[in-house]
Amino acid sequence: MDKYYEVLLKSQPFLGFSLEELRSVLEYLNANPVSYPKGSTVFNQGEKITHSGILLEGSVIAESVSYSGERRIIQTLHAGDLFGDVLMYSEHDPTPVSTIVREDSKVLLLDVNELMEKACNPLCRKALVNILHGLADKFWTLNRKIAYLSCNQMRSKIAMFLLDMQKRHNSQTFIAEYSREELASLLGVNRSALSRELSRMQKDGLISFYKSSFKIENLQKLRNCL
Amino acid sequence: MDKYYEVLLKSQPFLGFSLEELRSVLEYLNANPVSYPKGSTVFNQGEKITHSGILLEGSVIAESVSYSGERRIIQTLHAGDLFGDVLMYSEHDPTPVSTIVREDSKVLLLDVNELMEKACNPLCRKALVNILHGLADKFWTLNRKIAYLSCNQMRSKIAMFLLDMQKRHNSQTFIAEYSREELASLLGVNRSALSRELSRMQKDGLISFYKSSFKIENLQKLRNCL
DNA sequence: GAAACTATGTTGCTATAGCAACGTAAATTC
DNA sequence: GAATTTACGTTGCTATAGCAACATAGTTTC
Repeated sequence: MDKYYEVLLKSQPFLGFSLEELRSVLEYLNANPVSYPKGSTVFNQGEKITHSGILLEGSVIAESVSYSGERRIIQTLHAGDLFGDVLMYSEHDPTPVSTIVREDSKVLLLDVNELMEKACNPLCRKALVNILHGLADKFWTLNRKIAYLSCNQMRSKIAMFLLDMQKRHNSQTFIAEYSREELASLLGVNRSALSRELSRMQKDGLISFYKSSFKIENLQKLRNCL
Repeated sequence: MDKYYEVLLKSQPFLGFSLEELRSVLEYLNANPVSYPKGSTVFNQGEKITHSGILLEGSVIAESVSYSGERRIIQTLHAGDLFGDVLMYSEHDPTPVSTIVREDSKVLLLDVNELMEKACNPLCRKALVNILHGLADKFWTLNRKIAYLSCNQMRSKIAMFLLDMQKRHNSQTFIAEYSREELASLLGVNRSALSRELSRMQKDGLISFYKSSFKIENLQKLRNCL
């Protein structure tokens, strides 16, 4: 267990915990790592979820199977990532997502209902609050994505994204943490069409860029794209 | 206060509460209705949110002002609706949303942090769990919306929506709770273009419809649209 | 350092969906 | 019940963005 403390301290539920607090709450919850061999599943589409998981080591992906039987990868999880937190609470539908183990992995299973039952314990409350924050953050991420997708001009999508980045980095020069392909996916557009529009915006003096480094050349004009 | 019990029992935080439980928890939390005159705001864009609100009577809308200064209505709230629940938890950013009072309104303010502090009380826990469920539901609503928006063929969007409805109603015949305008907005398309594509799908024998009543005529073909 | 691969930029073609404008039926108002 | 409004369907025009195919530069592999 000890070898995973570092990962856990960086995971959403235990942000801000001291090592002592972490030890204490894990003992109190009687939480232990579970091994999943490559190819197994942690959650299955259609199941009812009773636990959330924190990936301690290995590799897990979340995917869903569409009506037409096509598989779509929703998320690739990394060590420290919390998954299943949203699933746990939407009891109504069974989960539309499966999590599939890509390499032998260790997962810490958290029963969030138990956490709630034990909320008299301040550490459990602290973890709960952290989980709530995480949920809210995921919510806003989705909201931004919807905002991007809702623009029906590509230039608007790009402008919105760039202005978000400017706000986050508090600078008109920044490096976006996305490849072109990923950015295209985030904005819901074709990659080559994205490249074309970026070039146009550069030609129009709105921005300049090289790979993932962007500079906003004319903030006012960029805002007018919205 | 008594006159609002009915509304509160139908609000997300107090679902499944008995009248006695509701009375008890409200007293315990010392929660009272607050009056907001027409034109005032409950939350202001840029503020830090410390409470969530349950609209007891009146009319409130949530809106945000974009970079370009344009106002966009995000949501129209009705009696019993919980708002600000997501906002409360994303401490990082101040809220990007304002809630504006359209008619003289009464709002019950809930300090969810207080609810968490008092989680030793089973009723407070119950309310917290309800709020979590509500959050998760909102999350899934957004997720579906993203799924719709992500299709780049209008027919795919429509098919996905109709298949969702079929699943929910458990029937190939159903009445969608959206007007054309609203449906167009949900799918992120132009209303008239939506009408056109619906007509085409009818001509192609996929569906039939009259206003908001839909019938899936060929399930397999519809699935193939995805 | 040659070869293979990957990420990104460029361009022509074309289908699609936005937009505007109009028609019609139903609902609401007085 | 006439008048107004609202909701929905229809259609032509056109800009836009998807797609495919290719170019190029940078990176990795051996």
